[in-house]
Amino acid sequence: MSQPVTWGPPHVERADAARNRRLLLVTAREIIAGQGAGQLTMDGLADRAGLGKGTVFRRFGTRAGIFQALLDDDERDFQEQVLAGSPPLGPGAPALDRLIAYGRARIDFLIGHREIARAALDGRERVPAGSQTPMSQEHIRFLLREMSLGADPKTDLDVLAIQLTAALDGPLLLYLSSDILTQAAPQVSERLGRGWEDLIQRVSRSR
Amino acid sequence: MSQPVTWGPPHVERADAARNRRLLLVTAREIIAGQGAGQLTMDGLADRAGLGKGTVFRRFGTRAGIFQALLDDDERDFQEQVLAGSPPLGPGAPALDRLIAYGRARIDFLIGHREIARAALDGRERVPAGSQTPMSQEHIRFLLREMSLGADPKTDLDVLAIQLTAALDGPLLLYLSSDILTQAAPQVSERLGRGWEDLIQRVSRSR
DNA sequence: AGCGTAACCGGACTTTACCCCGCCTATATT
DNA sequence: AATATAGGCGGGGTAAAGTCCGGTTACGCT
Repeated sequence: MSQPVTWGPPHVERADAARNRRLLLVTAREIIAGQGAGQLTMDGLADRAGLGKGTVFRRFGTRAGIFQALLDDDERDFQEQVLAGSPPLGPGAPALDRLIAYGRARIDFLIGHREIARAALDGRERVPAGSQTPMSQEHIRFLLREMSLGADPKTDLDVLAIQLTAALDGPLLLYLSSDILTQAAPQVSERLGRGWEDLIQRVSRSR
Repeated sequence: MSQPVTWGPPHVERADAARNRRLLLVTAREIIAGQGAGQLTMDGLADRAGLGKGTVFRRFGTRAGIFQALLDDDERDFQEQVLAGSPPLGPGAPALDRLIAYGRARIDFLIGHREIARAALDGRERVPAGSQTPMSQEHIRFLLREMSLGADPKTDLDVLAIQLTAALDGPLLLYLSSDILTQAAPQVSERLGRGWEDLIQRVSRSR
């Protein structure tokens, strides 16, 4: 009763829970690698991991949640490169160069993760992807601000960041067929990368 | 055996099939209007329409397919406005103005159809939305070409059109929460609309 | 009009996401 | 170390998506 409120960490994941979470993610990757994302079922995942179905759902909430968790996991590494890697992706280069490099890197990341990224989408969910790319959006907005694109009071940096994020993710998540992505990944990467560079040049160079 | 090949109309929808299709679309709209898109089930739809479940699936293939069909249906009217309506949305205005007007109109269309549009997304499908907005993309590309944005050989008009389409659809389909969309639809429309205009100004004015 | 065929219709069947709730274990406290 | 308890665990249960196939009906041809 001595400590007033001390709302310490409101929620530390229990050790066994954390272990199971990791186990489930690893097992999910195995299944995906072996049989494709479409073959991953909740029962199958639970069985193969030697856990109950309920556990899987408590951890991830929904099927799409598993893919979101996998994506988050991989994005952490990617984020590392962006926040602390070497220029021009990491800090140290001019914002314009960083923005172009970021787009190219993100395009390649999404192409590499197309199966998981698409499966993470879910038509049923209330917020399909409200938090899907907060980091992407924030980083883009940060770079835009550094480029002093906010100078023009007419420009709504938040909205511009959202739109550019969509210009980056949308083609890969929504508009390019899976077939094209698998059959011609390098060409797609190249064209979208050039396109992104051109788009950013236009957006920034405008005056 | 007299007619060589005469691949006539390869597929005319039979009268009863067409009737049922229409009936199902109408019934689906009723359910959505009354109980929300999330409550629409294939069994419920078939029952209420007085048809068998098999029929529903043969017509639309998948749950998401129903919403895509509904969207297509509404998009036809919208398309009409774009192709034959009055300027600046319809023909007769400068391409730049038309492009800005198109974006604003599309934003409002998507806000108005947010429930259906989101439900039309489907994480399971091989091609989530390969043909989701061919018309949008083509129209944007057409206008860009009219603005002679293709003059610069470095610019890939096809890619630019895809990216701008994504900048238009992405925020509403992927990044803005449903809550925000319902609670603050007018403000969202306004901000995204201004943002679109600013984006297009930048893209076109750049040199 | 009568006939052959292709397409459609319906509903039983299978699979899978997701819910629920009683049991059990990890952790903090004494 | 014993105990209390929050929270994790498990697996059976429900509902809905999607498949299949035998029976039926609309349309083209003669």
